[in-house]
Amino acid sequence: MVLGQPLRIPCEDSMNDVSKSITKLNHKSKMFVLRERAVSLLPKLFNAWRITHLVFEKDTDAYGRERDNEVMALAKKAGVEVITKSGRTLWDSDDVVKAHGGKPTMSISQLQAAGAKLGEIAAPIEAPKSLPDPGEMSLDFEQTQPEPKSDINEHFREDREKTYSFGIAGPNGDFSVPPLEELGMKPATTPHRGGETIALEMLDEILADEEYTGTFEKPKTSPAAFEPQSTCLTSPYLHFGALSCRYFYHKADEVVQKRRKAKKSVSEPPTSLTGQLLFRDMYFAAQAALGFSFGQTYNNPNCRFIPWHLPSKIDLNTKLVTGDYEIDDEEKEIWFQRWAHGKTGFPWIDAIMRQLRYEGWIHHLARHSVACFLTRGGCYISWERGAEVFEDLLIDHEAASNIGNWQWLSCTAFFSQFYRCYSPVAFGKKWDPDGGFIRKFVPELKDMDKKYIFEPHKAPISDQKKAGVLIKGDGEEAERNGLKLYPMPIFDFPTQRDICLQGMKSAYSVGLHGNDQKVLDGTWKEAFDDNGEGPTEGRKGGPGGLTTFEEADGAEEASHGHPTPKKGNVERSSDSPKSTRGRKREHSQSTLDASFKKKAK
DNA sequence: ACCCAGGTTGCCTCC
DNA sequence: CGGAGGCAACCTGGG
Ligand SMILES: Cc1cc2nc3c(=O)[nH]c(=O)nc-3n(C[C@H](O)[C@H](O)[C@H](O)COP(=O)(O)OP(=O)(O)OC[C@H]3O[C@@H](n4cnc5c(N)ncnc54)[C@H](O)[C@@H]3O)c2cc1C
Repeated sequence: MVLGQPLRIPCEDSMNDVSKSITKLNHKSKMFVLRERAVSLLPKLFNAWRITHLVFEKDTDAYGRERDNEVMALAKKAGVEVITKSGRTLWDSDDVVKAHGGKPTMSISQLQAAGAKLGEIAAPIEAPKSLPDPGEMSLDFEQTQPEPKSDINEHFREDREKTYSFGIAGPNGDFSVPPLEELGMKPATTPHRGGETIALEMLDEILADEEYTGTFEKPKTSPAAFEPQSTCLTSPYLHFGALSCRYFYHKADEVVQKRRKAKKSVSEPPTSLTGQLLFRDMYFAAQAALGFSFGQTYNNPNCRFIPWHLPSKIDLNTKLVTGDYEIDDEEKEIWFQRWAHGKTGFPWIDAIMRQLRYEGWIHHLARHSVACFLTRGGCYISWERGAEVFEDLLIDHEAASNIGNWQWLSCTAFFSQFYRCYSPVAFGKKWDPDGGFIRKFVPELKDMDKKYIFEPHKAPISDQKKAGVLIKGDGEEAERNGLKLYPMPIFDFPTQRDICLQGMKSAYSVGLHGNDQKVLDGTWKEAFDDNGEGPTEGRKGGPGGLTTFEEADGAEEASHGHPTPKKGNVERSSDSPKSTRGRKREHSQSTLDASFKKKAK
């Protein structure tokens, strides 16, 4: 294998597990990991190892497609035959798009209709029963070093050059799976472990509970449940390829059919388990249809234009986001940072964001709560900022699902009922009436009376002291005079919800999309009331929601990128979701590939 | 053209 | 405490 995968614990586990499975079939073999970017390494390898065939799984992520096209061209040049397999989704996403008239699938019924045209979902391919010997692996060529300063995962790496310092075959010269430390990643805090063995065990346990599997209704599962969670937690395994979605689908469907025959109750898509996998395919197909533009507002025909705060900067040459954003209002940057670090002063939101940061997985409805809160139902900050934080923190990060769901929650695509707005108080109370989830992830509040735990700033000082905590400040200070501190809320929610609702209403009536001329040329501002929510003042703005065209192309240096460069009082810590230059929204995180600057075309 | 039902997962008040 | 209906009102698809 050529190293180019996200590098969290579940990834390392997945690689070790697959390596063991290979060795079981042939004791001379294992997973051989080469420390270099595919595009620079493979041409050298084709030669040195006299390679005749290259086999890999098709990837419809825009970034993956670009890389794979490059690799295929190099293989062709070297006379190497390429074989690709499509098994990441239920149906091949390009086939789904074709069956849907070349358009992105925007609802489950559209996906189902396209799927019906394509026929049965293929059965998963059996694991091999034997494997050939690995052959000779000479290293008679130079390792190409990464260019400095382009690693999107910089803030998770302690020593980003380390990976390469041991040479292509790693520290022991044996091509073994690199542990996180070799890659310079900080030790992982997640309790979730990866690998096919665990994935199959987990799935077996789920399937053995036929009532759970057969009557699963997603909206009825609790976002506050932990150890164990209320849903399958299969998403990281599906992402890393440790579990086949087709295997999962057919196995779950078998249980449903069996219950049907026995006249027992069953659930139906979209709420059923198989329905969940259909959503996954829907987002993959939408992404396959739109490519890079799927991951951003600008130039995306499918994404509604809303004048969000903290809009993405645009490279006008490539029409892609640069990875940096404009701070149109310093207060919104502070809200964003406090959201990202679980210090909003809304315990339900903070508990979720801290579970995300610490464990890397949160329940679907928890994702709804915090995504709605950041965008249309609280801060009115661009969904693209939220998607970037999720990309950094999720162990199940999947570009198509992450982007698509952020659009759903922000009512920019897939979903439009913006008047259905989650409350950070009421929604939490519904699922966690005693506050157990909050006590677990916001331990400052663990002794707070349940009467106040969702709005602790409303607790009388005497109750706060009884619980050993003072509600005060902005979350920077953790303790004072032996009492823990928990921040005041960043804003009054009912007020902010109304502001957002008004903003959404007017943005919907303006009715612009990411590829409309007005969004491309900045005249979108004319269509918005100066006093409306978001950076709407004036008649001429920048591309895609920026306030100005100046410095919009992302090629310049970082320090003077903001039109209002007042210093905020939120320090960007090393693991803050700081933005990075020259990065496309849609590619898998933490890849070694990404640590090389792409050649200018 | 128009109406109407449906859309995985809202909140609040009233009975 | 649980369910129904109001709230204000989005879009798509079918008839
Ligand atoms: C803002 C936001 C961001 C998200 N980002 C991601 C992401 O980066 N990666 C990701 O896999 N999912 C993402 N999701 C979708 C969903 O929340 C997770 O897939 C789900 O919570 C994973 O938990 P599970 O495996 O227990 O799901 P289950 O409910 O057990 O579902 C089974 C499988 O179906 C798939 N699935 C379920 N719901 C969705 C969905 N809405 N969209 C796509 N696939 C789904 C997952 O692969 C999941 O493992 C996001 C949702 C939101 C609202």
